Amino acid sequence: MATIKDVARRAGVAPSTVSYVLSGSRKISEDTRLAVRAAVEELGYHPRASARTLRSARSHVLALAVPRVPGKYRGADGTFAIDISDAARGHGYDVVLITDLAGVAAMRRVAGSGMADAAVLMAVEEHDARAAALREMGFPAALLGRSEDAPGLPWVDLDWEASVALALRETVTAGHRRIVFLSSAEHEISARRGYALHGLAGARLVARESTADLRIVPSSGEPEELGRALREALAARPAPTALVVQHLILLPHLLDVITAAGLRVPEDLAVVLVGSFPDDLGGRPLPRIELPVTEMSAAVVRLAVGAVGTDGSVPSGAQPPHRLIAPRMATGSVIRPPSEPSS
Amino acid sequence: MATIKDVARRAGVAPSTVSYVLSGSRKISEDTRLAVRAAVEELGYHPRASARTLRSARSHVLALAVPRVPGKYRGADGTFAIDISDAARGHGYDVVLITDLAGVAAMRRVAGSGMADAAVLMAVEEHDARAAALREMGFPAALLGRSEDAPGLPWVDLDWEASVALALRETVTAGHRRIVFLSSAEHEISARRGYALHGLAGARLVARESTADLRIVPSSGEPEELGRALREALAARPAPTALVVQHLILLPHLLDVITAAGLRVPEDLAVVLVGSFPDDLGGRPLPRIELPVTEMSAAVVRLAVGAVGTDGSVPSGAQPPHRLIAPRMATGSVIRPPSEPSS
DNA sequence: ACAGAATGTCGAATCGATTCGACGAATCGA
DNA sequence: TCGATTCGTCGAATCGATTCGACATTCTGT
Repeated sequence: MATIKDVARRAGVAPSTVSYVLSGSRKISEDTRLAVRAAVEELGYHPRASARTLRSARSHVLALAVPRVPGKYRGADGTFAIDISDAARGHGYDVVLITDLAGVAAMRRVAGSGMADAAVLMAVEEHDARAAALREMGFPAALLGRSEDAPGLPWVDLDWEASVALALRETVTAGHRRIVFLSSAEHEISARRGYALHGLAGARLVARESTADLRIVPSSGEPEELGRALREALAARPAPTALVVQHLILLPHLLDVITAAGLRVPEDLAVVLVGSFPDDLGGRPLPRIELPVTEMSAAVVRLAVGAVGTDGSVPSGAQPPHRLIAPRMATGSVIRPPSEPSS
Repeated sequence: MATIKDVARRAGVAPSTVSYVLSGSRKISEDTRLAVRAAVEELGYHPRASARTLRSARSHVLALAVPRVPGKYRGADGTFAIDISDAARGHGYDVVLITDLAGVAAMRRVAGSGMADAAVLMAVEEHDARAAALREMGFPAALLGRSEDAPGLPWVDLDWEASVALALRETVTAGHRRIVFLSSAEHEISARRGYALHGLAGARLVARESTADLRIVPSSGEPEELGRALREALAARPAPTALVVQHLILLPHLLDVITAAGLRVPEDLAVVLVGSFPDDLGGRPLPRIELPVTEMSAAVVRLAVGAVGTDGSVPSGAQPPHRLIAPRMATGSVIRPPSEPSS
């Protein structure tokens, strides 16, 4: 494996000169530059990451803390991980996965060992011990999702309140008058997950401002329980004509229940998804508010990279940098009006 | 940030002694050991990963090359990534994500920079340029999936031939006489993806040995095309009573087509999945051959870690270490017999 | 009591790249 | 032509942990 010394010897210059050619941080004559570049090429030289990191105190690595609900796995998480890695590469960073169930200990290890320059936390909860630990250690971090418990840390989030509100308003605009909103799972609400709370707030907002009959159903994480709740909501008379869903984990099961109830989608019941992404249903074209994974990933990486070299905090009282992303209906989303006039 | 010198000073010993206490590679007296441990504790000392790596030429990092079919994303991939990371931590390794679309260049970067000790390649294809490049560079690697193109590299794979054969045999045993097998997508077969080819071989095997009427339908990657093929297969008379599916990406769409054809699952049509995992359908209990993600991840990590420090190859002619995992039906899988006697 | 072995700790070299101050040569103005 | 710049390159220190050989001590057996 070639080192900078080998390159220097081959090019007939000092190692420091090679370094300057590669970093461009000092003026080097054209001749020397070419000789060095040729030597680099011939030897297939790559700087050793560890030596570079040791000297410069920059690893050019981001630690990505992946959410771990034991036994559960959200399909979107993998997509986020990939998009975050892509975005990081665009800034010259690599991404190391942190999957330890003991989140705080893992954060300490990351910060202490200097294996990463900053952390990105996915699926942040309200009382997020990891975020708190990072803050306390002064380690740079950016959050995917808001944490009211870690003020001072930069964050990115979809505007879930606006998302649910938009989905409901569009549904009303399409002519629906009796609408069921299936919120996030109850345990997510009681855990005070940001997306669950803000989504609920959006639904309440529309319930107040609109004349349509909007029923909010908190959904369970259990398939049977969810089915029961949905059956009950659909059995109301006059029957609801539209269903807006923020709870996506059990979506296939949900559609089964609808089918079993003898309803066709979208002829008998319009279904609108909030925070979905294209592959969720094998390409089945349901109208939806997209989860802008790529945009969120790019934003959170930008914040994390921007925090590198700082102590990760912000003058108390000041707002940390953040990005609240406005919702958009996915292209091609059309909400079918109710079959029979509903008034 | 505390260094080994700070610890040494605080404990009143030399830095080397601290190192020996931490690594346990030399005998140290009880008194000294305790003093050092106390100093480590008080200072919250963590060894700097870069310094350790520079000196020892071991990064304790595995590079995980994630499959990138532009625009597509398989839900299982994220689960693999997490399980691989967990398994790696069990061996004292971290995992860095390599998501670059230009796979070979990324492998060169990984090998050249010494940022990882070994690579794990997911979704290996027959002519896998990444695997070939790693072999050529003598960089240790392990493959998830077989590559006939990279002999000498250790690999792990589910025995897809046995998996499909098992699913079909169980279906026959349950009493079905007219069975449709939906293979992997045609483009996967023509790309000579291992799982596609081996699955097909398993189907052909059962077709030869069994008296049941088995129809093999190569499935498209396009929802419409897939729907057409399935509709046609189901329209055969006498009608098939069971469907065995290896192609899982468009599964929800598939079930839609079945429902649209007026068939109920499993009353009218038994559906058996091959290479699925529990969350694929939001908990809908279909009989299936599980994709043993955790087992495969543990195995591939073991192989990768075992290859660290070697030149990644094997005496030519000799078999590289590998693991072909036998299929199992998921617990609770029951294949419903056909409603009307089929003979 | 003393040679020799065993035990525990230390000092120094090393891994490979970065970066600062210094130094020789070329260039400039008067 | 000479002193002052400017330009390009070099040498050496440095980042922090590991590890080898050496050096005191203490222990063992006679």
